[in-house]
Amino acid sequence: MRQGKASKVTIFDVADLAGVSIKTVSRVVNDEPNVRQRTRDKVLAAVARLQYRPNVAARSLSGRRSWIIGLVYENPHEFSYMKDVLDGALSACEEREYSLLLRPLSLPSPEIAGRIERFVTQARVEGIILPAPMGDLPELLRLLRKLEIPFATITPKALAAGQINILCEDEEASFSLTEFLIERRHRAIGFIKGSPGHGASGKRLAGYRRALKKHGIGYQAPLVRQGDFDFDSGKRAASELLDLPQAPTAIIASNDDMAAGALLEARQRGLSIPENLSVVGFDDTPLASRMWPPLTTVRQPIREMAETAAGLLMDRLNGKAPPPPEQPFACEIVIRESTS
Amino acid sequence: MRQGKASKVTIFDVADLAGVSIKTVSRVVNDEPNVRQRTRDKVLAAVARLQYRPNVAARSLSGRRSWIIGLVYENPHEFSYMKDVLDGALSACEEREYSLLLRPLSLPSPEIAGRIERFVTQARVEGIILPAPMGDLPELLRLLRKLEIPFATITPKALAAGQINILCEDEEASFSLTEFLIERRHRAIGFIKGSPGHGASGKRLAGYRRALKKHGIGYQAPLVRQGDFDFDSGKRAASELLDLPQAPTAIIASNDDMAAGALLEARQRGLSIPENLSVVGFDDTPLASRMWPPLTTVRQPIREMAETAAGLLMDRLNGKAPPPPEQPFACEIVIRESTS
DNA sequence: ATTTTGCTTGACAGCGCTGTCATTATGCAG
DNA sequence: CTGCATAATGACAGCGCTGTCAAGCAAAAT
Repeated sequence: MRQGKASKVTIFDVADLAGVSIKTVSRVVNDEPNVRQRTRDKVLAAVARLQYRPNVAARSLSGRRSWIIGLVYENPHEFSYMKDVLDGALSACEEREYSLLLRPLSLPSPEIAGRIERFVTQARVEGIILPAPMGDLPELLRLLRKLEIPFATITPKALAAGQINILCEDEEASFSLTEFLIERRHRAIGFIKGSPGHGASGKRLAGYRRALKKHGIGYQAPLVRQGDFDFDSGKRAASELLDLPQAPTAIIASNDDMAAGALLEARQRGLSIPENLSVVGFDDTPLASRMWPPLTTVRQPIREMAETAAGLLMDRLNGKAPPPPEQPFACEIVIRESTS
Repeated sequence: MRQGKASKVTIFDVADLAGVSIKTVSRVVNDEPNVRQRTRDKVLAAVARLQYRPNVAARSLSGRRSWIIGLVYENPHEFSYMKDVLDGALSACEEREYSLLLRPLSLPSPEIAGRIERFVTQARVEGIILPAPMGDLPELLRLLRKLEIPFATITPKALAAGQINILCEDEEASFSLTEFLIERRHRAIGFIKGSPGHGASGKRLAGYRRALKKHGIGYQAPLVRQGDFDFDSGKRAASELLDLPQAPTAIIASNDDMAAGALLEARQRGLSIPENLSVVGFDDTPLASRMWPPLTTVRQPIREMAETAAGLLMDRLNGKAPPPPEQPFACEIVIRESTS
C-alpha cells in the first residue's frame, strides 16, 4: 500500500514559490549559514504556506544520515524505571526532530552482538542510549566501537571512555538513606543488593558501608544479601534476613520492587511495618506510593537524566563540541510511612 | 557525523557477486515471484556472503514506503498496560522488519490533530496502532481517514468501520468477576468506573449490571462511582462508597491502579482486607501481585492483543486480504487474597 | 518447424534530498 | 574606480533502491 495523502509537497515546489533554487531551500530548512535574511524569510514563508516537510527518506539517503537514535534496554518486569527513561528520551528526540527506535533485550543473551548489529545496520541508527546495565556489557561496547556508533550510558558501573556518561549521586543517596535509619536508632540494618551488573548496585552498597563506618557500626556480611532488582528476589532475601539469629530491624532494598517483596515477606510472618521492621527502597516508582504502608525511598531524576543523555548524544552526532563532564544528578529521599 | 562503518555493501555489490542485475537482487530480497530457484539461491548466497542489508532510506524513497508504523498512546502514570502493548507491537514489528515509532499524548489536548499530522507526515508512518482511548477520538479518526492512513484499534468503544479492531471479553469478564463476589455472599457491591472515554469502562459496568440482574440484586446508583483509571481517583471513589449509610462489602475497581487506591483508603479507615471489605481490580498488572493483600483481578492477554493488532495492520499494509473478523480475546480471573 | 504464451531477466528512469563546486553578488581596501 | 576577498546562490551529480517496461527464453500449442 502506498503512502496516504500526506504531503506530496517537495523541495521543488517550495523553491518555485520562493523563486530560489532547491539548494537554497535546503540551506534554509537545515539552518545553514550564508543565506541572506531576506532570502531566508521568503523561503520560510513558502515553507509555511505549502506546509512543506522534508522527506526523511530522501534526506537520509542523500545526506547519509538517518536521524534515528536507538534505545537498547533490558526488558524488565516492572517497567517504571524504563518508562521514565523512555519519556525522557522521547522528549529530547521530539525537540530535535529525531526518531527513537527501541530494542528490548533479554539478558544474558548469547547473541546480543548479533541482534544489536542487525538493529544498527538495518535501521542505520546513528547513536545509541544505554541505560544500566547495558553500559557495562563489554561485548556490546566493543561492537559499538567497531561500528563507530557513538553512545550515551546512563548510570554505568564504569565510565565509557570517549562517550557520554550520565550519573547520579547513588552512593551519596544510599549514604543518606542509611544515615536516616541510623538516626532513627536502627543498628542492625539489612541490605539487599541489586544485580551485580548494574552500576547502581555497587554504589548503593558503598554508601551503606560508608554510613555504617561513620557511625561506628560494624559491617556484618550476613546482613547483606544478593538480589536482582526483582520482586521475588527481594522477598527471598528478606526471608533470609529475617531468619537470622539477630534479625535486622530495618531493611534497605536496592530498588522499590525488591522492597515490595521484602514487605510482603515480613507481612506473611506477621510483622507489622514500620513498628517491627522498617523497609526502604530506591527509585520512587508508582509502586512505592501505592503500597501499604507507602514506602520511604529515593527519588532519582531519571527522566531528566535520560533526556540529557539523549540530548547530548544528538548534539554530538551533529558535531557540537563535547560537553564539559556532567555533574552527577542529585537524588532526594522521599520519607513515607514504611520507616519508624 | 556520518554513518559509522556499518555496511556500505550495496545492491550493486550483491548483483556483481551473484552475476545478475540489481533488479533481480531486489526481487529476491523482497520475495517477489518469478525468479528461478537457481537464481534465487545464487543471490541469497551472495547476500549472506556480503552480509548485505538493504538501505532503508533508499528503499523508502524509491518505493514510497517507510516500513514504519506508529503507536499513539495516552501517556499514563502507571505504565503497565502500555508496557504490554509496547512489547506486543515491538515483537510483531521485529518479525516483519518494520520499525515502530511512539507518540505519547496528553489528553485532552486541543491540538491532537496537529501533533499527529506532523507525526504522520514527517516520519511517513504507514499505519497506526491506537490503544484505548485513542480509538474513540473522533477528531483523530477523521484525520487518519483524511490522510488515508490505516489503523488498528485496541478495545475501542465503537468499532472503527473498515479498520482493524481488537477486542477482549470485557463484559463477560466483569460479569464473571461480579458473579464471583455474589457467590461469596456479597450483596452490596460497589463499582468504580473507568474514564468515560475508554471502551472498557462501559463494558465492565455492563457486565456488573448483568450479573446483579441475573442474581436478582437491585442496581443502586450510589454504589457506582466515577473514576478515571488513576490511583487517586480510586481512593476518592472508595472514600465516597465507604461513607455511604450502607457501605458496600466489596468493591470492584475498573483497573488495578484504582483498586490499589481503594485498598489504601480502606486501610486508612482501619478496615482489614478481605475480612471487612473485598476489593478486586482489572488488568493483573505487576502492582496487583505486589500489593498487600495480593489483588484478585482479571488478566487480559494485552500483549497478544497488541501483537495481533500490529500484525494484522502490517499485513493489510502489504495487501494481504482483510482477515475474518477477529474473535474477542478471552480474559481470565486471577483469584488472590483480597477477596473473602 | 513455427507461433503463442507465460515465465525470467535486465535496462533505465526516477524517488527528494544534500554535497560539491562553479558562478555571481557584495563589501571594502587601495 | 579597480581589484580582490568573501558572502550568497545555483547547477548538477549522485545517494541505493524500486517501478516500469521491454527483451529474452523456454515450454506449450498449432
